Amino acid sequence: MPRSANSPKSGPRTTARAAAAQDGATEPVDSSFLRTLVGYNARRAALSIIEVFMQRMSAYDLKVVEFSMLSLVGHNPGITSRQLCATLGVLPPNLVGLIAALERRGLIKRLPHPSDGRAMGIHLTAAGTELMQEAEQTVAQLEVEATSRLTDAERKTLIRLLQKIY
Amino acid sequence: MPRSANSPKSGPRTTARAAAAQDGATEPVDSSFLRTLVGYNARRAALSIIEVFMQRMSAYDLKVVEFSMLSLVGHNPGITSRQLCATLGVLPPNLVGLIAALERRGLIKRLPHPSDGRAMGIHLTAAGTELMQEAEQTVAQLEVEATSRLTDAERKTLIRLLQKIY
DNA sequence: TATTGTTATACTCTATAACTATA
DNA sequence: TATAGTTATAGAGTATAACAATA
Repeated sequence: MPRSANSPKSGPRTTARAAAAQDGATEPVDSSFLRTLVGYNARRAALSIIEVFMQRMSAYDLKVVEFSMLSLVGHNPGITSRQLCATLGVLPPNLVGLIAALERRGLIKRLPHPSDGRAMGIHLTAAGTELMQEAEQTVAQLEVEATSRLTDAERKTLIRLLQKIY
Repeated sequence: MPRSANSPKSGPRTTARAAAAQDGATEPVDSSFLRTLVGYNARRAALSIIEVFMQRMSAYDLKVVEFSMLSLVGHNPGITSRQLCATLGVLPPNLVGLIAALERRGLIKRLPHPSDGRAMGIHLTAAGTELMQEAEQTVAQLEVEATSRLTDAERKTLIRLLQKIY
């Protein structure tokens, strides 16, 4: 049975992908060309951080995209599915199940949209608010650890340069 | 029928993911918390560049991972599957089909490993070498365009900081 | 006519178990 | 016993078409 990123309270554990990348105590490989590419380095760095992210969020039984959804709902009460899709780059049919799961868990609730009868406004429940207060603190702490080899100034510079790209 | 990332000569076209992220000419969304996270920004930047990457590589009928494989084989003649897996973070069972496809297209060939009877050394064919000379030039050009809002110094700094993370 | 949210569905990517041949 | 490569397969992620309700 494959490891579920959602299994609650499963302690820190490396992903199979990371394992595949680490076993290689074999011959060194020249990846100098790939390392000259911003895209390659950005992807490697993102995967490295997201791996830790998944480990820590498993304590809350949250996938990365679920954390992002809850964070956006928390900071944008009444946000619609359509806006979540646009912000997260998720297609509408694929968001349906994610929203349903969070609603079943009692973390979000959907209310009729005040001005658009087609849409539903999404809000955090009290339980969702409580969960996210802890989860966002955990994530902020995780960020510090994941970028511990950077100074504060470097970290700010890095974020500024990344945002200039997208 | 879904769009194949491999359909040759398909011209530049936006991905559905990017489309989902752009339609939103609607209400602005506050994503200030997510934007403080290195992981979030690195993922967004990587996706932004990889989208252009996919468009350009479709001219060579190459997926991102296939380009990476060919580049590594080109710079490491005789590299084994195991080494490719470790360097790219791909699990062995998932590499089998990728190697078979590139071999069928006559871009790589596999020769018995000189010192390990279990392994096969992977090499570029003449056709593979020719293709990669063009493809790597295209990628280098693409990188310049994708990071056109960065100065040369910023680009170097960005790569250095990203590599400090992973 | 266009948009929100939805169902159904298909393709791709990623992961695990288990096998073989060789070390 | 361990490792390289492979097969089969399951699960997660991502994509398109088409529909009902509302704008």
